[in-house]
Amino acid sequence: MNNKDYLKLDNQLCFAVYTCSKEIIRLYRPFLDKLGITYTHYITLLVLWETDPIPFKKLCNHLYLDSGTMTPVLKSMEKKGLLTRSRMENDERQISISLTQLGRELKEQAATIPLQMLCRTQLSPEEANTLRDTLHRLLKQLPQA
Amino acid sequence: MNNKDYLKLDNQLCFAVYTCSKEIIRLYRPFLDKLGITYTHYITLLVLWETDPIPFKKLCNHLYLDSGTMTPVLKSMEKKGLLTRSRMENDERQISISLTQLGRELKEQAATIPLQMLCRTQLSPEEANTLRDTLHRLLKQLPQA
DNA sequence: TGCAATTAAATTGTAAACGATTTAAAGTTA
DNA sequence: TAACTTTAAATCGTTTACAATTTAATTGCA
Repeated sequence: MNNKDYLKLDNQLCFAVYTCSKEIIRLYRPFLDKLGITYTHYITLLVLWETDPIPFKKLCNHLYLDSGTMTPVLKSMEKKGLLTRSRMENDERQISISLTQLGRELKEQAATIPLQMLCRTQLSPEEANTLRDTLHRLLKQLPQA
Repeated sequence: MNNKDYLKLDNQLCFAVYTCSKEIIRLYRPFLDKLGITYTHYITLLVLWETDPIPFKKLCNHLYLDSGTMTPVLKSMEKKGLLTRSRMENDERQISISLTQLGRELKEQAATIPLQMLCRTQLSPEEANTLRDTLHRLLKQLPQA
């Protein structure tokens, strides 16, 4: 690559990732609107559908989001009746997040979303898996600090 | 893939893209802090360093950002003295964006960022290019609506 | 035990990000 | 030419996102 091309927008890996992220999340909207939730709510529920209850900090780590982001998100989800937040008995600093019945029931309605979204990416399941694995590998090898 | 695995967080392509995007942008911070700009300012400058002046709408299209996002971004960059915004003579609805001398000069200071960032991804140039091209292809084939 | 250090979540301030609406200019047509 | 439509950017409201700080609980240790 020519030296002067390094600053071209279309050569930036980050911009490609960043734009794909936003555009894919935009495609979730019609599906998530039906459930009355946002993408952030959705990924929060994905974690909780796997692990319920879960400590606040663990949830944040899974989602790569910090307390400044998650505290208001979880409060709004609590307000919607999707989950409850409670202090842990053995350590009053920690918060435990649990799904409500409503939060658990949403899982059924969400069950068809992943395949419909895969369809919208126009990728074969194999291509999607390969790309996802590449990104996971990249994520792992990024410097933490 | 087992049917019940579709809703697992780690199987979601979107979440992998979304998380990579945020983590890579976080790695830009030390570099951009030195220039006193944000990542959004940076990609705006990347476009302007290639095309100057440029119509507002064209800039938005390049960046996949809408007027609601870009109007305040460009106003803040104007305030910093990086660019100027002016109505077009032949069509008073349109805004033309031009770099200032300061905005042009930043390009030199930014010249080393892309290679330093590539280094931080721990990817070979070939791997990075392949991944970027895959994402561009995906972006192109996503439904517009 | 008592106090410093650490840890966890909340809070604060700033900057995106985007859908929906508004305002104003330009184009279209009856 | 006047009314309607379209287009462009700005504005508004809501939700993320994160760095930095604060508050409160716990842990370590002198």
